[in-house]
Amino acid sequence: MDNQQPANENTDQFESVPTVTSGQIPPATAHRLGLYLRELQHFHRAGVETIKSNVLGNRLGLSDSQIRRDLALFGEFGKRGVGYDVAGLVQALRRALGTDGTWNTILVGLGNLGSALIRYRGFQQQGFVLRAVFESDPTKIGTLIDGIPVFSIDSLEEKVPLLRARLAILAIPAQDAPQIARRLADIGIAGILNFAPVSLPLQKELAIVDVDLAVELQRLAFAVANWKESR
Amino acid sequence: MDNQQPANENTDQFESVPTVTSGQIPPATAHRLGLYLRELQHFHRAGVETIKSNVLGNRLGLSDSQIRRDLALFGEFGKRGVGYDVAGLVQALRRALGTDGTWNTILVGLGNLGSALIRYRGFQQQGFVLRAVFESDPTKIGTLIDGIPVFSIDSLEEKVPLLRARLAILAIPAQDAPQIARRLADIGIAGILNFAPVSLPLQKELAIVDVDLAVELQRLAFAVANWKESR
DNA sequence: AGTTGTGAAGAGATTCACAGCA
DNA sequence: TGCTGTGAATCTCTTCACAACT
Repeated sequence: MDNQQPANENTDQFESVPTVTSGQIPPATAHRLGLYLRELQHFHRAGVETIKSNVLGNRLGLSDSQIRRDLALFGEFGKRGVGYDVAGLVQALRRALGTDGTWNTILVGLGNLGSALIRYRGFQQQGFVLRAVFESDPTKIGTLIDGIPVFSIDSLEEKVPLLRARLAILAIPAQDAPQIARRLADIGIAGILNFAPVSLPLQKELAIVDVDLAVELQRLAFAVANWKESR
Repeated sequence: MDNQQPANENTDQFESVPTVTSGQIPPATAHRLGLYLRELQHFHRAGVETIKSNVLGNRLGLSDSQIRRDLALFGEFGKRGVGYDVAGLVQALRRALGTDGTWNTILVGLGNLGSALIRYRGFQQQGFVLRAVFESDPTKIGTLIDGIPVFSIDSLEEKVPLLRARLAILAIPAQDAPQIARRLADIGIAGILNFAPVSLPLQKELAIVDVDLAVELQRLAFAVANWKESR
């Protein structure tokens, strides 16, 4: 592809950032943030107050130096000779991820996967509030599922602005996905979690995270076949 | 972590590899293989015989040079001035992924997510054969769901060898996952697709691919909050 | 004319190794 | 003593740019 971004010019001429959570988090680190948060929350719930880089690293299959590099970005939660403050890190990571507040989210598609997702409580806990489901099957429209209203897919344009939803979870067949994604982009959805097994060529308009179960299984098969390492 | 691998010693003293699908595929490329295969299969089904690196790149949000670098690993499917042979690449990718044959797979957990997965036909098409489900709820044990037998979780050790299953899909609560994963490792499962929101510290014993829906949503939120790029 | 394949350059990520601090 | 924080080295990945080929 022909590149679009003009520059990488490290513009830290004056790093005016006030306190913590400094300038920029490198993509590779960003990718791991959610995992760190998850494991730290486990430790936090278990009453652990302090954690060492090599313990967290073992848990996640990462090197201790990598953990230190990453966590050093968040300021001063580490104490030499002791470890990192779990509670402080949990808070800092949520802030860095942008999940210290809440995100209004919609689900599109109420098939097998959509139905499972609507009942999954894992995200509510992390600040994602499922506001509505959109579906084309008329027998489901107008009902409430687990307290979440099911609207017609035709009412996307009407309802989404009212719900102030910024994220959408797409759990529909591949053939319908590009068209629906297009509509979501047009009404101001800022990010799509895409379960449809097709690539949505909208990377320039909004954020997309793809989760394709078949692709994940293929990655697993490859890792097994080339037994060496996985991640 | 203290490193385990002794070396990277490029041992290509004599690269005895016979024909195509040469020595080693770099991890970053390996990660993309499933996506390439998926998109190429779409094109293949649509009757497209030849595809150019920039078309595939646009579709996937990758640069044309990256596509070329990656595909060049698989031999001579590209023709200058023309593009790549879709059918040939599909075959080569399936072979490289190790999904040109079939993989016997089991599902552990028949909650919301497990129930959705059992009905998902996406993997069967890619060579993953779901042989059985294991579950602890006695009201479900002994039934058939979508033609797949549901066994007691207690019979894992007995049944898995008979089924010759090498892959397991883990869709159970976080609290149970480490213990079940341990048992799967002990009975020779070679890879786990882990949906439980917890890290399984077995990276050294088998291949693990984690899919944590909350973590994926967090990645999405981060990408939106730091609007720049996603992957 | 048009697109691949690939050296070389550039950017980014990880690990090493140890100084610095509690 | 023990662990973090971090320069420097290393390794890996991506992009550039153009020769090679159809």
